[in-house]
Amino acid sequence: MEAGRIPDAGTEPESDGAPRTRIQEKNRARILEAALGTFSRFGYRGARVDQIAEDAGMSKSNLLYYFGSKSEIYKAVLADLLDRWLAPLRTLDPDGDPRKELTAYIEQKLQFSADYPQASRLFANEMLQGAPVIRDVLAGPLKALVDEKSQVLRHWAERGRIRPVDPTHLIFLIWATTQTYADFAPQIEAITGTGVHDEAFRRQALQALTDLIFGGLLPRPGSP
Amino acid sequence: MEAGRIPDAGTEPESDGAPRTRIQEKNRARILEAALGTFSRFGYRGARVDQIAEDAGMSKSNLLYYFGSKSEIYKAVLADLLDRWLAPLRTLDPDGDPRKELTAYIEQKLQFSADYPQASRLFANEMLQGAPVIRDVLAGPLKALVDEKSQVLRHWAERGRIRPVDPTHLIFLIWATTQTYADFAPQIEAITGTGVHDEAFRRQALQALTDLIFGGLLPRPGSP
Amino acid sequence: MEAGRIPDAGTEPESDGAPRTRIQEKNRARILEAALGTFSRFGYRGARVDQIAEDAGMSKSNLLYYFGSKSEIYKAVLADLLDRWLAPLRTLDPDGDPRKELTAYIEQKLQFSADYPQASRLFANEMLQGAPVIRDVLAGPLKALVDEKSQVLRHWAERGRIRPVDPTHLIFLIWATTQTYADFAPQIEAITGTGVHDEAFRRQALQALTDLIFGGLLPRPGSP
Amino acid sequence: MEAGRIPDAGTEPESDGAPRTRIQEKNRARILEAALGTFSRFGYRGARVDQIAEDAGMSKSNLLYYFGSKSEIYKAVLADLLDRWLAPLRTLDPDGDPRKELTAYIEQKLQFSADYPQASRLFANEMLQGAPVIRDVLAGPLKALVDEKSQVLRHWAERGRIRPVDPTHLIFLIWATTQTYADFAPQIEAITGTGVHDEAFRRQALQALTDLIFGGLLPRPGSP
DNA sequence: GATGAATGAGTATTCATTCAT
DNA sequence: CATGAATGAATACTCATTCAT
Repeated sequence: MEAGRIPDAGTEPESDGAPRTRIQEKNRARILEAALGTFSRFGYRGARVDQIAEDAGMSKSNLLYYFGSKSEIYKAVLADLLDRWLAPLRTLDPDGDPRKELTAYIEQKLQFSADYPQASRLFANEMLQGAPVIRDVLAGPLKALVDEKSQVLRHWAERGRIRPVDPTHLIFLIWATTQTYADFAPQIEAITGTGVHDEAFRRQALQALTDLIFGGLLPRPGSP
Repeated sequence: MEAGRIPDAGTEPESDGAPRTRIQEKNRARILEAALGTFSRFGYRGARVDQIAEDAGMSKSNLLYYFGSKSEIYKAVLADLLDRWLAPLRTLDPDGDPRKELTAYIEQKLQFSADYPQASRLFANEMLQGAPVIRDVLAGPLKALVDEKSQVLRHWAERGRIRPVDPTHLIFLIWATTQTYADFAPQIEAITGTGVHDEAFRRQALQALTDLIFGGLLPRPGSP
Repeated sequence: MEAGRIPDAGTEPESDGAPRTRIQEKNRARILEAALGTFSRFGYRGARVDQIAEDAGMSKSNLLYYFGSKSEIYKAVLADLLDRWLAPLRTLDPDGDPRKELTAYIEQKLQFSADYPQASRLFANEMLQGAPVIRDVLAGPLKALVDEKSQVLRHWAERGRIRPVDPTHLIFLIWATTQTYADFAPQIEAITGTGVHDEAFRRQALQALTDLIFGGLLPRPGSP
Repeated sequence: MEAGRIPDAGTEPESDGAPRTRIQEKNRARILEAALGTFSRFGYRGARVDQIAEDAGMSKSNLLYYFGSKSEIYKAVLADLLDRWLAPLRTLDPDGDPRKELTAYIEQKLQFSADYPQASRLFANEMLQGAPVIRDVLAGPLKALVDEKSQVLRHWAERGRIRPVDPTHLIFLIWATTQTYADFAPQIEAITGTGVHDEAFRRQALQALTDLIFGGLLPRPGSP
């Protein structure tokens, strides 16, 4: 048995169509939020159902009344997350101004890291484990989206609106760089002395990032 | 009780001065390697001592003869890793050519991701957990090193050899971008269809990264 | 590390105020009884949780659902025991007839040894280990009670109702002598050929003891 | 399998005839002394071979070179102890003065408790476990000795030199009362505030005991 | 809906003992 | 004689899950 394998990944239907009362809705939300916190820190295997239940303020039995098993919770949290995760990239408008569009994208990604650092970390954790659950999403919808937006970048480059960089690696760079503020927060904080939650720090990070990504390191003729 | 807390983190001396026989040295090495593999995937809590022992090709009892506890193994693996981790940045030479120096640095970091992806992931995992074990290293030696090298970058900027970018965020960007090829490998592979272990892919990644970091996105006057 | 040290001895509140259902009450009682049997024979370290669970007729897991740890069971058993243990001495009435009072006391202690030999042995075992758990009870409530009753004995001596013997050592003698029938049962049985559970034997022991303690060994003028 | 049963109790030959070098003799002695300390506190099951080895200042492997197993050590310690244990009673001289003889006996027993408290406790521990190892000694040599000395006491009583008390229970009383100072030391110390190791305390105890045993509690005509 | 009771498979660690040197 | 290496059987305790109410 492959230890740590999430059982039945992807086989169960989303079952999101079941009608729910208000109290059910509220409890599910509380569970998902608590689960996000625990899974994001400890990964699937390291997380404990007890802790999730405690954080959600209910008994373990009750929690398992809502989600039949640990892996079901995990998958629900991930599913919940994926949409919000992909949303920013979808907004990249081929007809917009490249600098504005990309700045907005970077800003959204940074904001996501600031607003939902646990979501970012959960995503990272899933990756570190080898993406057992979202592998299909990566190879399907995500790849399709990236391909589409790469075309946009290539299109811009052809028009001379940006330099002809490799679009895929640019996307990787933007992802990595914006997520690092959530995923590697302890490192960031140890070095800068500032929490990622500090508004000023976030503005400064955005400024530095866009400056770097747009301007590059090499001196530009005519610039100071 | 804070669940998942690694007991006595950082209190024990490195104790690397203990004299060891050849067989001890060999077994310790086998254990550390196996432990790296498991911890990097599942984190501290999610890892199982049984699995480490099996991967190391010895009985669990014998493993515990060498390392008294799970947390001792974890700390040993991290300690083992930290030096190699910091090494590349140390080589950044203030008197060298900025482009050459930074290219070499980026290359080394990419190489590290390619050669020791598990080490990279273990580091990421420790971060996601909140860096309970290496917190002190981050705030101490690492911060000191970053401060020193930031000075180098500032110095280069003052001489007009690079644009005056924020040095700290530049370092974060390089770290994040190079590590992502190890830490988010499933994503990279799903999107590019190529393994990170592919030599051609790595060259392409290095090319794309340096091009981006040095040249930036905005068109440069006089360039095609 | 002091091996065999019972963790957190005495730090937790009695917590006997927690409301309990009937089934809880019943199971706790079964566990405590089984634990008494095992701890009294093998001491804290020598006892096995498995065995306690088996003797209590439940799974080990279920046992640990009621008492979180071995040491918790041990402390609960001891606490349960201490009251019954001290009760007889408390009944010693200063205004009663010394001979009647002391005879009654000795009889109660012998009865306790006969009825709860395991409790007596558990107490002995705790002593042999150095009384890690009940040390505070000894120095506090027990000492106070002994001091009080010593006064009673001294008072009786002053009135000429008993000879002026050392009250503390008299109490030690009574304790030791009555408990020995439980604690050293194998010896008693090997030598007398009779079980301590034999009613006739117990009457004979009480007779012999009181005769000795009141009359002493030396011949009394006027007695046969 | 009866847990806690000492394997092969009594089946192996004493094997004390093997010729030994000086260093062997010394090491055996060190082991036995260390074992006495550990077994007396924790009983057979609760004792740890590691701890005995550490206390004896040698490696566990070396210890097991001298005594093949834990139970062998245990039996050797007990055997070592039994002779010294029985010796005092053997000295009781039928032709001596009862008061002198018994006082000397009580004194010797108290002295034993003071000099070898661990031996006393080990004996107690063996009893609490049900005397699995020395059961035969109890029913054989010990019973014989007690029977013999009971005759002496009866003989004295017939001559009117002591009151006609039950000799067996008298012996039990003397045993229990003298051993309690070693076995229940924590209790004694908590109540009296004095260590059993205090010379003055021991004299006082002897005085109180003999006074009680010989004189009894009831007032004697003609005494103050 | 919700909870307490119960459990079997796991999980880290200990321990007596054996083996090789 | 003595020790380091190795192990299998414990051993205390955890954890996801099921069951009864």
